[in-house]
Amino acid sequence: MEKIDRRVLRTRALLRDALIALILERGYDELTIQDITNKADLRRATFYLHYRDKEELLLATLAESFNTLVREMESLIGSDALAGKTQLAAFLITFRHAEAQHRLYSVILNGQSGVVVAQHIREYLVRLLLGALHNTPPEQLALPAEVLAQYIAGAELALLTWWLNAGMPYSAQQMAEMTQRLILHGVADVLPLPKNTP
Amino acid sequence: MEKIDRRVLRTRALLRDALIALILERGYDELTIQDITNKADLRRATFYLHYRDKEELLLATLAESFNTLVREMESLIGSDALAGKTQLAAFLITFRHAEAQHRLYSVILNGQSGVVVAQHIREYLVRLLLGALHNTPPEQLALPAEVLAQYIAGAELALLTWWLNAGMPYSAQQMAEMTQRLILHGVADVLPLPKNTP
DNA sequence: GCGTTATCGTACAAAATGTACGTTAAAATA
DNA sequence: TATTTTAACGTACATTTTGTACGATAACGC
Repeated sequence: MEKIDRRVLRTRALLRDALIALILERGYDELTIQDITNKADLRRATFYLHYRDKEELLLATLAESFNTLVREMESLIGSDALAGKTQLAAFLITFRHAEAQHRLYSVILNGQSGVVVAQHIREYLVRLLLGALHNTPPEQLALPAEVLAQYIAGAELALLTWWLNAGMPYSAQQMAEMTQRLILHGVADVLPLPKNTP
Repeated sequence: MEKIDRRVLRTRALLRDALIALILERGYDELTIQDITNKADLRRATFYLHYRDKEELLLATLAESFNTLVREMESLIGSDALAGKTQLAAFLITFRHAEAQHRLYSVILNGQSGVVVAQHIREYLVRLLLGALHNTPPEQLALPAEVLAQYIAGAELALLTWWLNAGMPYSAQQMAEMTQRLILHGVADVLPLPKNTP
């Protein structure tokens, strides 16, 4: 653990806070580096001592917020990876996390941001899922692990994104339950479908 | 049907082709309007006679390519919306369509593009699905139609995006089948799971 | 053929970017 | 506390891209 100059930490925190405040005010795309450093009360040149561009700052900011979720998730998975209760808990953690920072995340996931943060989040989820799937031998899987991971991550993120954009019309608990139900059993027992499935 | 000056059609086609060629060469983000008009052998000022910015051109270009898919899909749905065979065909159409233009789509969906085209595509899919679901009375649905549509669209797009980025390691047919299976029945019968589902 | 108008050719102002460098002041260290 | 280190300031400058303007030219529709 290297020691970092307090001034550096302070500057980065100011930039992070300014970015979040401005994203909520005007959306990510509109912002210039000048805007951000103005809000943070720093010189524009100072920005370049820390980040190459707007995107790098955004990703660093997101990574910070995301680390909380990662830690919770990993301590949870430590117990027993694929049990039904654990799954529900994992979904619930995710929805609660997004709820707590919904103003930021709804802008980000929305794709208002030029940067595709959702992609990064999806990649993290996929890695997490592949790790969990790695414990079970591949011959027990009827489909490739990669496909399963992409499916689960994609479905969850789609529901999460919609939920935020729609103004969170259901509770995090309800969303977690619906998400688990759909990912586990699909739409077959939810829709009145003809039963000619291959 | 208004008649459009042939010069206008020609110019827009040139811009569209230049955009696609340059995206494949260097990625969307790198491009300036000057680059595009250079490639198209047009004046930069001419660009602004047709589109407000890069994004508007991209969306128009995508819409064009997308219309093919839309027409196929709508004629398919005309028959009987939710039958198993129809579902599989719908997935297959989508994967084949993406396959035919995979170089463009893999760049676009990847999120290399600053614009979140995936969002637009998802929105279209959701609208299509909501239309299909509208025929069935809501009290027969165990979950809100909106949630179901978001789930299906999200899962399909996730698998499609992954497939393209991974270099299409399976056939479109295989992908359509896996997608249908997962969306219909989830992961429960694919994973060796404990059976304590709520 | 004749009126219409899309595109050309060129120009200009404004905004944002990326970098440079001496100065100031806060932090780390001894 | 004294000294060294260095982050941030303050300012400047070249470059790139953008958006718009406008008369001239040539292709188009009728």
